[in-house]
Amino acid sequence: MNTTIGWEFYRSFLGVLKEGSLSGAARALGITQPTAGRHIAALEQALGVALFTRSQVGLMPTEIALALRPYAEAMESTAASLERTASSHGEGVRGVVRVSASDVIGVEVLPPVIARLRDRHPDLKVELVLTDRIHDLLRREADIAVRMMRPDQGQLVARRIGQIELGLHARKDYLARHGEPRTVAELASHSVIGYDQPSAFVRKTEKSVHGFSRDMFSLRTDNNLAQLALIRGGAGIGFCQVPIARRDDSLARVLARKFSLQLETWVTMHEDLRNSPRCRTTFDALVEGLQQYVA
Amino acid sequence: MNTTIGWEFYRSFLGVLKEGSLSGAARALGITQPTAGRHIAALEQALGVALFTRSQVGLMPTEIALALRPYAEAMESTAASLERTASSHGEGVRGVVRVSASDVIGVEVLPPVIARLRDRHPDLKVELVLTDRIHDLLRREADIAVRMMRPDQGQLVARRIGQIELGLHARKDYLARHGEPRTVAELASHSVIGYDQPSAFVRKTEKSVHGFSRDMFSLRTDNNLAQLALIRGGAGIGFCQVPIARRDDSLARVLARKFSLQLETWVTMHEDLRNSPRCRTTFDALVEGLQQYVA
DNA sequence: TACCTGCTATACATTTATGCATGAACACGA
DNA sequence: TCGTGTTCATGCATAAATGTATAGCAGGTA
Repeated sequence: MNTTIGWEFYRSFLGVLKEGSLSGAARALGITQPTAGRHIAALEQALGVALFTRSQVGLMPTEIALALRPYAEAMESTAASLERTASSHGEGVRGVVRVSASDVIGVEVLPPVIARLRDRHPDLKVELVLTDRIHDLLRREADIAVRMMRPDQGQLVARRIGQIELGLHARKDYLARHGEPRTVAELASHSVIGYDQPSAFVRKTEKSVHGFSRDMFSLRTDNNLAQLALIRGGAGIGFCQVPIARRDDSLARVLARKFSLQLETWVTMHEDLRNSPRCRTTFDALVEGLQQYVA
Repeated sequence: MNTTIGWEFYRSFLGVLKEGSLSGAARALGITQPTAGRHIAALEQALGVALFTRSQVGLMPTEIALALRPYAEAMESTAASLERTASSHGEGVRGVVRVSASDVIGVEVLPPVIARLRDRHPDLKVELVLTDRIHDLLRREADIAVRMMRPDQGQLVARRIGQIELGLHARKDYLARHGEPRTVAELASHSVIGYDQPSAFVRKTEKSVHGFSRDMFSLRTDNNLAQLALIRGGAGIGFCQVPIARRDDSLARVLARKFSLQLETWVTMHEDLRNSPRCRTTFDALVEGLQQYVA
């Protein structure tokens, strides 16, 4: 049961998976290429499986290596999480807290919230992970997450913020030049900014708004920040969060009655962290800041 | 962000926490005491916190060390889980699968199920973890768990087996000697086998059965197997699973109408393991075996 | 073709970590 | 009170892991 495989090997293994080569992993991990190679060789022997097929251009992971990757990643996030916990030792709110949020929230909403938080607690360091992927709190990839859906898992402390409304917007001068669409059908003659890959969002909208389809998008990107920037740049009509648009006088809402989607917003945290001052304080600050944003 | 703390140190750290001393950890890990000491010293310096207070009788963990322990344990179970996954590589059902269950189920019900499973798949090794503690599948402490409650967490493959009935039983010769109780009140003059620490089970029973209280227990143990053994040994009247008692002609049920508790039984597995032959096969075998047991 | 840049693999020197032996401090029991 | 069995800490020799340097191969580019 108590095997003797060094945990260091798993680090190198993960490094090679991430970088695609022994040399790259060595650079990333601060070791040398022969050492990385030896680690992989030792791990392969210990596990009794071939993890990579070697070539002169790098190392190709085998099927097994890909299957093992999530475990190595879990170990990595756990180690990082351990270090964050250790960093918070001492009086008051201090250490490193890791917050996950969508890119739009992270760029448009959180900065002042975090600034105020850091103002009050200078010893607190904040790591911001901006991704739409549901960062699994249970796997310790982040301490706190701002999510656009109700958390379905137990073991989480969750606070509902409310609903953020999503609507179609455009620059006023764009509308002045191209006219303002009064019906869904009229959208077809406009530059509509939307998603590239068909997403859950698109499917939901297609169901709720009659006459709407993905084909209407003439400017397509999956990057929400780029969509927002395109709207602000006057490139066309696109979706953005209503509270964000309201802050900008040059933006106007379009077809408000037809297009209105509500995003359930939650702040979540692993319940183990409830008694950690750094996480508790950050959690409360995020809840407060987001509530103000929604209101 | 990419820190440079060696993962090996966390192993030694966990070893010292488990064993309570450098020497003990060294023995357990197959290293020497000076090495273990150096690992702890290096880790303390790297984290910048004191993990243990040294003494000649061993090392006392500090508060921080205790807070960090769950993380180290998570890394350990993840590493073990990785090795199990690697062990299953190859054709057919092979490798190591780790099953968690309560001690009673593990001792009374699973052996023939596992025997049949291993008969069909000789390359499959089975680790049986018998504990009442909810082994967290999400933390990879086991691959598959037999639980007596509905799983509340997502990300799990769960199959409901049905309800296992729990009732009062005693040996027939005990009842012949002491008489069979006809009412709850009459139990007071009997040797009732029950729990030492007040458990959720007791509270539930006290609510559902009028006149019942923990004070009635004159033989107390928290070990379910010991309770079962006491019943079989004719020491008194106690709770056990009805299907188990039915297999034994010398046992009789007591106050069947008054005392009947249903245990929701589920077999659960992490959804990532659904496509792993060793886990899938074991899961199916457990479901089948338990369904037969319940029926 | 020749050259550059990336990669892996190997041979050898060196640093690093480990093990061994020992000493000192404490707890427990005769 | 004195031995016995723990423990942790330290100095030193050794083994083990690492780094350095180099060779060899593949792919792209002038």
